[in-house]
Amino acid sequence: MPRKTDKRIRLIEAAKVLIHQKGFNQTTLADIAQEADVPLGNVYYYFKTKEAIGEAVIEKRAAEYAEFFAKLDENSDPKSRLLSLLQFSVEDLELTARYGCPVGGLCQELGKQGGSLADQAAKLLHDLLVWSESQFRTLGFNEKAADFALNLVSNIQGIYLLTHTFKDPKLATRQAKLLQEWLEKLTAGVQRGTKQVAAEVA
Amino acid sequence: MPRKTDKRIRLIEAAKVLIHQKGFNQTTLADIAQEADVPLGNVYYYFKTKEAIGEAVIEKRAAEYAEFFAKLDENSDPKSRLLSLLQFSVEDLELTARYGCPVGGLCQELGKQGGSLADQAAKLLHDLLVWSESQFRTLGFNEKAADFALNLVSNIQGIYLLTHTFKDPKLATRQAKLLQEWLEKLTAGVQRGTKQVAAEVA
DNA sequence: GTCTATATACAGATAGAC
DNA sequence: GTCTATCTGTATATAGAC
Repeated sequence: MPRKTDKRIRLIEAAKVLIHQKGFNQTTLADIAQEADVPLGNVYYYFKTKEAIGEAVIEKRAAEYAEFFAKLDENSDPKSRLLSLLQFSVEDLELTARYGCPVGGLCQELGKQGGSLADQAAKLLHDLLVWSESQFRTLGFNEKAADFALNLVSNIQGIYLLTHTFKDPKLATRQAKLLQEWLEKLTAGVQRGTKQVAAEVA
Repeated sequence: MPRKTDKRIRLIEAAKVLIHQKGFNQTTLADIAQEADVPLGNVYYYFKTKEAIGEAVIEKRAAEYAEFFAKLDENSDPKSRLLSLLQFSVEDLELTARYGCPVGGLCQELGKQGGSLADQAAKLLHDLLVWSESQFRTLGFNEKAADFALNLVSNIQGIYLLTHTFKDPKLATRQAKLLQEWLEKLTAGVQRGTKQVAAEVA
């Protein structure tokens, strides 16, 4: 195993954390180099530009998302998968209160500047939308599945923003309760599995 | 009327627009000076630091919010006030799709850096929360008013973020429809005005 | 009050020794 | 492959003429 990947990985991990904490534009290559314990000039051996580091970080986030979805998919039914999505861990909420959602923050910041980095960040949220919609479809919702997914993801991103703005993790837990109730009501009649029931409830 | 305030006002307006478009950190004093048609060096006669400009911009946003609330308050009942809040104009949605929510963007960006600017930006969202909660209270909801307000504001901020991320104003109109239905259901029994009914529905 | 010129700091990026 | 020294651009902020 060459050392090459070792430093590269350290740089990506350092960049991932720092970009979450300070934002992409406010994170300097010097910051990243220091955090990764790599000399500044050496960074350019692994990444041609700062944007290339951003790209690698987003790819890392995408991989982590995929892993996360895989874990959610271990739940036997779509309803418990969606409910698991809403089970925010305490550590995550602490991080969110301090620095906001890593993905939402990127989309917000990079969306203003355009370019391919913005598109790659948007893809992360898109994946979450697609995953959610797929759950609602499996539950039997057809036309409404996309709207429900939009509602869910929008809600999660919104509450992350408020949690960050007011530095209060409890806001997220409060709102998660409302969302859980919403899911319960939606799926109340669906448990028995017929698509007809789902269509009725919707 | 002294010219003094004239240039000052132009600088604030230019900064307000540019900060919305590019974010606070990515907006340079040179940008602002050019947009306001004021020589760079002259900016410092009106504002001691860049942060001072940010402060003035947030104050301007606060004033506009207050004006907006006043307009919403012209509606005779809280339900139509809340529904009016959800009537996004086409121009606003175009702007949101391009640059995101001006207030949410500031909270996201400045929240990471801390300091008094972040607090002042957070105050804007706080005002919206307070106004919304007051509407729900007037509708007769007591314990639930804060949760409903949180849900509403969180939803709006979330859908703004997605609208921006995917550059699609229709996402906001779609989600607004869901929110309208939610409000309709909540207030369905309240029209006749008794607080008892509201408590029941909740 | 107004504006030009500039100080100062630091960012991203490169050259080239080792 | 690795690291030091540095180039170049540009940001905030200031000095000082007018």
